[in-house]
Amino acid sequence: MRHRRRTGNEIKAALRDLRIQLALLNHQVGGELALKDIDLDCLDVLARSGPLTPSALARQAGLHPATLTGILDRLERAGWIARDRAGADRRSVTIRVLPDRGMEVFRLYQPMIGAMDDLLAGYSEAELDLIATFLRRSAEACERVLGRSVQE
Amino acid sequence: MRHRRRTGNEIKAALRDLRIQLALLNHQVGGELALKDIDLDCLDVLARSGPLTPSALARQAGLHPATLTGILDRLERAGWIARDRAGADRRSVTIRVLPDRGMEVFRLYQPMIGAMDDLLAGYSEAELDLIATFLRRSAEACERVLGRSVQE
DNA sequence: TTCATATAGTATGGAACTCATAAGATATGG
DNA sequence: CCATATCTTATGAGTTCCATACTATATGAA
Repeated sequence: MRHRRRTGNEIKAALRDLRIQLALLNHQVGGELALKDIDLDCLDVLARSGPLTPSALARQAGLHPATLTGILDRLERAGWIARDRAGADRRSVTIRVLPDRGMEVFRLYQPMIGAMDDLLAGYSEAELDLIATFLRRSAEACERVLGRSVQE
Repeated sequence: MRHRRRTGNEIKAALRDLRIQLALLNHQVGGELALKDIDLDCLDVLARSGPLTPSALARQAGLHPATLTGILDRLERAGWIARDRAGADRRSVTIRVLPDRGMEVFRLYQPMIGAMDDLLAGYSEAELDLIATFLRRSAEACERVLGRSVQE
């Protein structure tokens, strides 16, 4: 059981380390695009969770609504997103990522994607499934923890 | 082979997601400690990579040296770190995390640590080893990618 | 309907932050 | 001994974040 515990702690330490490394990668990519870290984060969320309203994005990113206005202003000015006012509720705005520049980001992440592909090539399909499931569950666990303590 | 590729992409997507969730967790913990995200990051690096000079920390965190002065001022004022001027080179300063408050941080991360323990309890020792190795390798891959493109 | 209240997004102003530059202090090499 | 390099920090300009207030729209009750 001692080995179990030790490996568990190693996993948590590795996660902390990985988080920092990925944050640095983002910082660097953001630098090349002249984007703040937070701006790139928002863009990432928007790219994956589809079009969102500013309020929804603010909740997901843990930001003040007024802060988001500034972020969206920057992203809009630089041509990354568009504000659509076409919904039923005319107060609301939906933020949409413009498709053109998606490739630009992809290109900058390419070295890391390639490195991951090399790494993954050494695993069997069963092992890949195990890893994918673990990562998904970890993210969900984190989300649950966040959700729980936000409600207090 | 199609399944391989798909699982690989799921792993990368899950990593992106996990990064954001962990960043949010950090943001929240930092909020309770009245610390900026970046300050907590620096504290994390210091806690793990031992005492460092400001220059070394700036390199590891991808920050401007002058920016670090401000960060260290905040951390010192709030009693998180100490600046030691005892080294052989009297220009240099080594930053040391004060031990007292380590527990305070640990307590705030406890919900997430507990959630991870629950998650890990469902895996065999062999599986845990596999996961730990994968995470370590991923962090190393990221580090390599960063190191490479910094040199350009 | 009409009015009160709630919600979505944004403008404004103050405080704080980041960063480039420069300065001060110390080390190193010729 | 002097020139140069390195480590850290002070300074100032420009920017950002956020609390508050405001406009516009929606919702619900009388």
